[in-house]
Amino acid sequence: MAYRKTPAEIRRLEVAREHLVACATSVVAEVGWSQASVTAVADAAGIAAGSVYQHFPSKAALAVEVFRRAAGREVEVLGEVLTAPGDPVERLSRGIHVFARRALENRGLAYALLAAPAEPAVGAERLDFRRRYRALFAAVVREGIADGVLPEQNGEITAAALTGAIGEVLVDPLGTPDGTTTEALLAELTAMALRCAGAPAP
Amino acid sequence: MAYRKTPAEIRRLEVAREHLVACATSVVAEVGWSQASVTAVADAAGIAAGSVYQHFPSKAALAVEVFRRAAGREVEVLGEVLTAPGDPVERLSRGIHVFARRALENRGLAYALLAAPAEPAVGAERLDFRRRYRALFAAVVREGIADGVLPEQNGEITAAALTGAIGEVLVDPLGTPDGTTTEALLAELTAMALRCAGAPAP
DNA sequence: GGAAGAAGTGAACCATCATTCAGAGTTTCC
DNA sequence: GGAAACTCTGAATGATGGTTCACTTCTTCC
Repeated sequence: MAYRKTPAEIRRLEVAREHLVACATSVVAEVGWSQASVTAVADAAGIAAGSVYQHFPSKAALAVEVFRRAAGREVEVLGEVLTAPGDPVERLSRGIHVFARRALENRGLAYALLAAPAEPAVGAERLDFRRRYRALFAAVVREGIADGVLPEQNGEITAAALTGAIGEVLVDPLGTPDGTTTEALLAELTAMALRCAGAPAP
Repeated sequence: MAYRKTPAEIRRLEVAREHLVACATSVVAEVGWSQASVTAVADAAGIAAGSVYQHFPSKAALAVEVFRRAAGREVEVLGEVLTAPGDPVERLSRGIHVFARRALENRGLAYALLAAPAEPAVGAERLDFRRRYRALFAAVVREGIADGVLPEQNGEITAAALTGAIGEVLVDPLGTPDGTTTEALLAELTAMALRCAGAPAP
């Protein structure tokens, strides 16, 4: 027994790993998955390319971790808003607002999570992510139907439409063009979402 | 002057090129852009890899051609339906139906056009393609507003939502799950689209 | 028939990265 | 201090896949 990791050393490694994940996330948000080479990520984190493999068995594993962290945060935030107590329509409205606002505030990341070209492993995660998003929206829509404040409909389809719609609006240069402010865009998006779910006009 | 392409020879080359584009389209629809290597495409067309370069200067150029052809057909068909004479709401309904039905009938191709990971050159084409789709839907929505059959709204956002929604529904295994038939799915999609645009319930 | 020129072939070439590894530098503990 | 065990480095390795090119095969036209 001549060497055993001391708690401080374990901590140092954990911190290094966190730092790597954080830097990788930034790189992905900035240049997308396809441009985020191991070298680029390692450079951003200030370590050698080879050192990445001390923390992750492969580039794909790192990419999946980056995706899961970021996507997990988003799902969590949206989940809290959508499952809060209160009127389903009101919650839906807030949920769209939060979803879209967060995406607009970190567009690069939103694009990476929702649509950017990525390796298959990330693509699989993305399907799961979208499914979770959909499930959250669908649950609220179904509640609205049960409460009689939304018309009869297939909640899954409406939910898919909502995620698709927001994604589409964010993906290409439509977000903040000529005159439209972020607030106006958010208001329009929310209005569209409520119509889409069949909520009566205010 | 010892050699000059005879009309028949020119025709033969054109046919070969068409055949190559057609085969490439099939390969892309089946396995996606990322798996459609030059070799795979050449094999499908029954020619050698090197021969591809007699018709296109690069793989990217061939990919762009494949995309443009397929996307162009879709835009054309949708355009015809949406700009036909008649009630805007009715046209919108038909447009969604046609868009979605065609996508469902050739899901691989729809996925390739709308969402599948692809090289940057194709990505740029895709943005353009989506923009054209949006413009078509947006025009009808604006007409509906002008006619007083749709409520005031940002037509671009509604249009983006419609394309995003259909894309989302098609992309992952939600299209034809357990019990849902294609017809039921189309009906639900259309209903959702009309609600989204704010058309009064039938 | 045969010379000139084009199309077609497919193995070799080359660029790009992810991944590995031998060696240098650190940390632990006697 | 020093041996053992670990982390870190970055150049070498290897795989993938687009592109090239010397060569063969086919067309044209005298």
